[in-house]
Amino acid sequence: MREKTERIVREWSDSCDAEVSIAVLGGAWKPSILTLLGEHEVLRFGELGRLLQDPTSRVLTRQLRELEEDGLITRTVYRQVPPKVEYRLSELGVSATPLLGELTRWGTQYAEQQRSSLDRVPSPSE
Amino acid sequence: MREKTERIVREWSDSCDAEVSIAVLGGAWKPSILTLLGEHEVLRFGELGRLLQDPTSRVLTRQLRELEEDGLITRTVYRQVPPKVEYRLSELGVSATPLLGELTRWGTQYAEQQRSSLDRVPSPSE
DNA sequence: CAGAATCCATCGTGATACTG
DNA sequence: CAGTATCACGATGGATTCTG
Repeated sequence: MREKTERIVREWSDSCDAEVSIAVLGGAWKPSILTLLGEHEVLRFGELGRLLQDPTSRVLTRQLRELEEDGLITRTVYRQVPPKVEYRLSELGVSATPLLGELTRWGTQYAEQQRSSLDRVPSPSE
Repeated sequence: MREKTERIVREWSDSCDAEVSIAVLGGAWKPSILTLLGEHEVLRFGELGRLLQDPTSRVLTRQLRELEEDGLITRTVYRQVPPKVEYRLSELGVSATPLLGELTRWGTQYAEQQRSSLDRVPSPSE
């Protein structure tokens, strides 16, 4: 577990564990990464980068490491030249896919509703 | 909508709308606030503060304003002395309660599993 | 009571350049 | 190919003080 995740797991042990989920799943690219790994089973670092439309490698690396630390994905290194690293969902990661689906569903519904509001009221307060 | 939320709604319109959900629900106290409002129907500013174990009023105010901007809660001001402000879930807020439930369920399960791992391995790498 | 104003430390994201 | 190192910057959370 990441330090941040562990802190939240420890401190908020009582009510609102939703914070835990958000701490683990929240972060640029993370939902997309998990969704892609759910669809493709296994992806290499470069493949992920292309599918995500090129986040900087530093950022992608960080997101992947955090997901690994939190136990959602596994990282397999093939010691060869050029290097090859494969990522896939762990059991824990698989267990999160229904939740990701719900997040996506509600987010989509929310976005559509808000977009239609934007259309009806182009400039909010004039 | 908040500017941040709107940006995400616009830019990520295609895949991963899970980011939208996280943008709206994520943030210190927000899941707790929504859960409490779901349970109590209506709460005043001070009541929320006490139930949340006293975040600073500045932070609580910000979280509430953001939730209001994003359309999840409503704010009712009674112009009287001393002032009285009531918060409750909007329809959109109510629509998010099942999702919050899922977030809480997965978070709880995750936290329990990680805690038991912590017990089995007190110091991770020695 | 329900905040607003000010200030500050930290974090997350990203750009850029370099490497085994 | 799959990173690491360094730097910069805005956003976020919070402490403190003040107010209609």
